[in-house]
Amino acid sequence: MSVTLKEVAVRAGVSRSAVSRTFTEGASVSAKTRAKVEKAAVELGYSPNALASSLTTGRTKLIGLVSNNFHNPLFLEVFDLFTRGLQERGLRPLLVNLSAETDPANSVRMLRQYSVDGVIVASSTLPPSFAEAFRDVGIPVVHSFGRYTSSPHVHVVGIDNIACGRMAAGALIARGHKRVAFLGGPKGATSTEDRAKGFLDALSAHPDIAVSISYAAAYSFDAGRAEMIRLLEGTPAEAYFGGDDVLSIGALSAIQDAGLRVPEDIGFIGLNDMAMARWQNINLTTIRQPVAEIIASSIDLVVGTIADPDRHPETRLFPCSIVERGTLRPLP
Amino acid sequence: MSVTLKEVAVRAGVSRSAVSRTFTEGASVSAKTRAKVEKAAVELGYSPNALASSLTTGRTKLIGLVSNNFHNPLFLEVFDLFTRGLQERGLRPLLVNLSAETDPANSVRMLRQYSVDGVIVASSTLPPSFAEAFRDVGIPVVHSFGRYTSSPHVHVVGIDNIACGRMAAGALIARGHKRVAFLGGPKGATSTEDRAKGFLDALSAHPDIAVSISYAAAYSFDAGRAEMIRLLEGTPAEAYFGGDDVLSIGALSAIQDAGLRVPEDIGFIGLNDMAMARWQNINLTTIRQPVAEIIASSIDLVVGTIADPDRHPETRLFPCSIVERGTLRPLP
DNA sequence: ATTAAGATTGCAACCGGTTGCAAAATCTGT
DNA sequence: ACAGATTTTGCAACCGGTTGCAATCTTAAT
Repeated sequence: MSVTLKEVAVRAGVSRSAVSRTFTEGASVSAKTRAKVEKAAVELGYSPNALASSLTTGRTKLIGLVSNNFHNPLFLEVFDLFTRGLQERGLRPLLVNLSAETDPANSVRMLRQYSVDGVIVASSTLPPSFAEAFRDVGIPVVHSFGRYTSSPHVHVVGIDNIACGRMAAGALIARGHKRVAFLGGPKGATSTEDRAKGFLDALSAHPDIAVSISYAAAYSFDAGRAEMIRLLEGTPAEAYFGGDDVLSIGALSAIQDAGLRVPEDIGFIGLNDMAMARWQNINLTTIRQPVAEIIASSIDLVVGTIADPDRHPETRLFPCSIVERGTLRPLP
Repeated sequence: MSVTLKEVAVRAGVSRSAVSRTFTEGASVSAKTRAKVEKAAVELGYSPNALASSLTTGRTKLIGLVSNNFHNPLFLEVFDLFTRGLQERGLRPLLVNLSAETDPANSVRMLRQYSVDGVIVASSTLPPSFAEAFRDVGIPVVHSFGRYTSSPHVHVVGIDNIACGRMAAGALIARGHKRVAFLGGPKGATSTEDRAKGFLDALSAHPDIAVSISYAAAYSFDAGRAEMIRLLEGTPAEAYFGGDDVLSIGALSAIQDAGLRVPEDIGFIGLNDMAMARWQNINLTTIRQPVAEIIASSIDLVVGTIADPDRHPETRLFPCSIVERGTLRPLP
């Protein structure tokens, strides 16, 4: 079927080692031998079998990219950046889609069978224990978009969700709103818990401001819309912090359908700054998450840990910033 | 580092072959031996090395998933369905992001080095020659979302873009519009060419209807918006067929900003039926592309071709349907 | 020309599995 | 209990590479 090293060796009239060495960075081969081998290789259309070599070198250059966020538009950007970033370093992403029904233990086993050099878990909704399962079997792992912990067992790269919650609260306070609310994502998600915490925390210094909290069933348009419809049956707050952009956009659609104006009647601030937030017919004021930096940093960490497996787990949090658009009234 | 077959063999007091056989479907092992081996395996935490076994079996269960559509929201659904579908069959997607700067030949070489069992090229903008490059080196390949050809060199699965163009034209004609237009994607894309062809084709039977065509720079919000802004400087058509949903949404934003009403002043029909089209604050009338069927069929084809490499290339086109929403006035 | 140092080469063993084959063990029927 | 059929088992070679080591070849210096 495909051309092997041995065939090239025969054709070039050299040993198999010589062929192997011409294709190995920094190995000792004379110019003459190299020329012969390269000639034979192109004539035969040879290209070395990466998997076979991984057997002896112990490196596959395969990186498991595990996620359960295949419905969040932000993750299209995330996949784009991860695949590009990994490719630039000569690494190959082996994608694992962790849907609700798949057994996490299964994905650990599978990635072990394929001897991935490292794993990147890209999810804000998976528990820390998931990423730790990889570390437990000796695979370097980074949890991207994960939760900060003071004594991490694995590398975590992401944003400070508590600080984001505070930042959102600050934006609403600065605008003089007296009844504010957090419309969170699913109750169990660590990201939502932390954002709620920071939000309440900042508002605890303002007893004159009424705060309420509710949770959507998921980080999704429909869930955000449904929860907002429910909220509109009562007395809605003056301004909301939405747990995520897509959820916020869903909520906004409900507000518009109710005939209310944004930001005049109800203000809204989202989180993520995904591509659609910028669309002029959405125009969502939101908190930008520095996705590119998070991803570059995650790749750095996983590569670094592959090089030095005993490297101490570290947490890297990136600062977020408010992107002013049209769903929050201007600062006074 | 990791536990090998040999260690399990020693611990279980059997030969290496015996261990190999207990982990191979349908191999001959006695219940007694199997029990001993399985016991030793769990005690040691053994899991077989898929890459090593691929060396002899010639199957890696790796499938290259190549795409250059990392900015099209539809492709989040595409990646979700592909990864899930492949996983269900015990296959692993090796993702390749073909951005503008990467050399296509490079990705062929790379996937060959990793001995992928097959390749799925998921793109409506790549030329047929790209997928053919895989077939040329003997790798089973399917071009998903590719263009129909009467004598295909590789499997093609997708929609009949010409028929879609006709369908869009039909929808506009049925509504009695007398000045219609196609706002296409990038001029070079085969999908846009075909959609334009079908559109013009259907309208050629209606000499009383004025038709015009223009092209956006890309299948993107910004490109659609920019082109629509340009069109609004002149006399716009009464109704548009947008080359794609995200482009259409961009165009709609320009129409709204110009103070025109949709569908009263300008009607719009998109193509794809991506998640956002359904959002109530977008509510785009569009032509639905049966993504799930296309993907299931693509996986079937690649699996089938792996089993029978001499299988004749075939083209599978799936019918599209109009999804009525709010951007086209009701039928009279 | 001689020699020591350095570069290049091939041998052979190994990476972690699979598999054809023949020997050994087990089962069947009588 | 025995012959014949069937199943199970281990040996050894192989998949496509890499690499330590010793032998050979170059090169530079004397």
